[in-house]
Amino acid sequence: MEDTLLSVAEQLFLEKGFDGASTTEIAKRAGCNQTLVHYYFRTKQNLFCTIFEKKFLTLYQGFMSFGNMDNLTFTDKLTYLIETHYDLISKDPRIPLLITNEFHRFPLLVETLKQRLTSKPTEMAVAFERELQEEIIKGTVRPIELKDLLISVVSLNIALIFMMPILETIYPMDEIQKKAFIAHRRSENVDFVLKSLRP
Amino acid sequence: MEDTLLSVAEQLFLEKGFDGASTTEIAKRAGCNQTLVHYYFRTKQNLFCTIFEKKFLTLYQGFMSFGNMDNLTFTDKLTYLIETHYDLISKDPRIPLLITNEFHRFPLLVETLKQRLTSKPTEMAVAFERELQEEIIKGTVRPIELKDLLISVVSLNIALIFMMPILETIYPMDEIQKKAFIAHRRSENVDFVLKSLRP
Amino acid sequence: MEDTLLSVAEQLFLEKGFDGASTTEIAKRAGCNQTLVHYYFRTKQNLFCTIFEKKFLTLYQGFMSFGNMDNLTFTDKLTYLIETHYDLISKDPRIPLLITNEFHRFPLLVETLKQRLTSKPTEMAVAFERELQEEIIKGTVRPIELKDLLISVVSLNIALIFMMPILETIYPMDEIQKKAFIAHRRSENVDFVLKSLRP
Amino acid sequence: MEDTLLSVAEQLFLEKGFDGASTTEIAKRAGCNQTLVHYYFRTKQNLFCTIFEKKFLTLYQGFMSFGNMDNLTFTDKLTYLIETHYDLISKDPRIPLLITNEFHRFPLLVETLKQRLTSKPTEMAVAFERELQEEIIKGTVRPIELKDLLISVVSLNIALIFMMPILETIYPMDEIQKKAFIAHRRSENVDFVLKSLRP
DNA sequence: TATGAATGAGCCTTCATTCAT
DNA sequence: AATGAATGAAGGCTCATTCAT
Repeated sequence: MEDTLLSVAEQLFLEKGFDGASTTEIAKRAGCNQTLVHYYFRTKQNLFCTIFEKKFLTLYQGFMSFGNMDNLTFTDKLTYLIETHYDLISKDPRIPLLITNEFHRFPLLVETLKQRLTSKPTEMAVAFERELQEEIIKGTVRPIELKDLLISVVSLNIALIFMMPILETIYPMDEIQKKAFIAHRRSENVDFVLKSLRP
Repeated sequence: MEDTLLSVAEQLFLEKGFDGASTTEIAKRAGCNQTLVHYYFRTKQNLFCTIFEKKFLTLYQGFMSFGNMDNLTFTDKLTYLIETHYDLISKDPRIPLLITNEFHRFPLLVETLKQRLTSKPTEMAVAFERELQEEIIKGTVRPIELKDLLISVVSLNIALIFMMPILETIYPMDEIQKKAFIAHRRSENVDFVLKSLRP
Repeated sequence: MEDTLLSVAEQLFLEKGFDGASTTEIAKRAGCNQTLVHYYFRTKQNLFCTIFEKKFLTLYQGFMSFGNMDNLTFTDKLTYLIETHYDLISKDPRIPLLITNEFHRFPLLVETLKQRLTSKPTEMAVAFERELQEEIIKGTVRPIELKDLLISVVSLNIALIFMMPILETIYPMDEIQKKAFIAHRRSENVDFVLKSLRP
Repeated sequence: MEDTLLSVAEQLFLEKGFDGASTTEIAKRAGCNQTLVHYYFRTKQNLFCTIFEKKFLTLYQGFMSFGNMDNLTFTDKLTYLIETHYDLISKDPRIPLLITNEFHRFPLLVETLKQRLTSKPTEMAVAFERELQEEIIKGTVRPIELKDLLISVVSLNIALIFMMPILETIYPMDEIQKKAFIAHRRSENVDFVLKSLRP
């Protein structure tokens, strides 16, 4: 039942955010007594943080796991990285949306996450950075900071899900068109980045 | 007092969103009786929509007002456009955040906005599109759809404000560093786009 | 405008009763500022009492105006009386309904009405009473108190409008059937009373 | 406490109707927190309907349970029926008043009741109808439709409670006089009906 | 582990009313 | 005669939370 509650709560928080979701509805959807939510998680905030932390770390690790296929060219690696990020976000856009919206809410949670994050520059990131420098030195890639590159990549990928509802209003699309558009932007982003990195 | 309420409500909605802001607090901050909120705006939703619509249109028009300085080169025009957008967003990042989060909430409002939007491809957009095509034909810019270009520009600009709280957690910054970082990303985005458009 | 308010208020009170009607809606329907209601009538209760008193007295006088056609037989007079009462009630059943429901509400109003009522046994009532006694003595009508006769008559007539909504639920009727039913009950009541008065 | 609330609510609804009764006052009288009312019944309307339905059906069944004493004459049966109805109404006149006033309010409730009602012409009603026909054929009762007879009976009985407050204003009575009057009208109604049914 | 009872705080909203203009 | 501004009271309802069982 604890797991049922967790997954039900996750869905509800993704649907309606922290304010919009109520323990009452969580319990109703889980088919149990309302107080059980508090029995397991003590407070709504607690329940939320549990879920938020999990989701955040999953996403963050997904972002930080740079393709480890060693026999690829740098270009292919970068392509793979962009596409992986894009797919990660597209899979359930509500997750990055929730993170973005509620991140600031519980300073304590932020503190907790901070410690988990800063301690992990990760081996792969270091490797990727080194490769980037090599390419720059070789002259196959224009000079650019890894950090800036990553921010640009993530920006291009993630911004779409924020703008999607508005884009749909301006350019109404049916489901098929929407899927096509999302696929198009995926390759467009790859292209845009690669073109920008030309020396 | 109606104006006071409007501006107080605007601030509160920006701070806490629709759910988080209460008419009670709006009234308290405006220093008046709570019912006055309803006297002027009848419902919270009404008040919200009024504010939202104004903010949305201001931002949208800001986005759509492509620099009209005719004697600039295309590159300068694009630069100016990117920087203008960036500044527009940075001025109060909570506005695009609010729009993104609450856009879906009131279908009626969306409908209203839809009609205002679709009717406005605007002269300047057309002019800009034409210039882009000319540059492509001249060979000074690689082939790209205007729509894709704009989405990429907006993505690069807007994503930063969504990611900022998280970035600040990963790389703690004081106010000065933050300002510097924001300024840096401004020029970085311009650079990133211009580099990508090279033929 | 005062008259407009009065008639609008009358309709609304008839529709929704004292509690259900609001000065706000009265003003809205009358197309004027809400405070005007209070400007003219000071309080909602005041407005209500004004209307109630008028309606009550009109109805009461309608009930008390026994047919004055002198050249009719007693039977015809009674028939005419019953039918007149029935029509009076049927014309706008909401009036007796309102009176019944709200009569107890404002003791002061009751007091006022009391004084107006008790002072009016009325000439015609006396005449009718005398005629009844004559008929009883003649042996053409069975012995009965006038008061009881009147209560029975009024009961038969008035109860229908109270029961109508429930009857319509038990025996669904369209508009035509309803009218026919009401007409049928009219003659049925006359018949029922006359039959009961046989010596 | 749920039962306490139910009975307190019942009293309050009878006293003040749906609009006039507030959950706050119900709770206060029951000596509990106001939210408890909503905890048990979710909405005021819900609570009201629960009570209304019960009261309505009790009354309706009371009305429909025609005396089943087989060894009585038709006259005695009818007398018994009239007196039973009269007593049923007099016991708590506020019940039929409430039903009359609020019956129309909640269409859903009406629908529910409808289904319960129409399916119940009831054995006894059929038996009574048959007996009436037999009496008519025998010539001991004048021709009359059962439906009309019943409506007249109910009218005579029920109208009194609607008119009582007004009658009391016209003819002030103390408690004893009032009781006497009510008893008098009971036998008067029996008499009035029986006299009317003479062949 | 699970539940029913109960509560205080708060929310949005409507209402009748008053006051100054 | 008429209006806009403002208010206190109250209403129905939801919520997160606690407690006893």
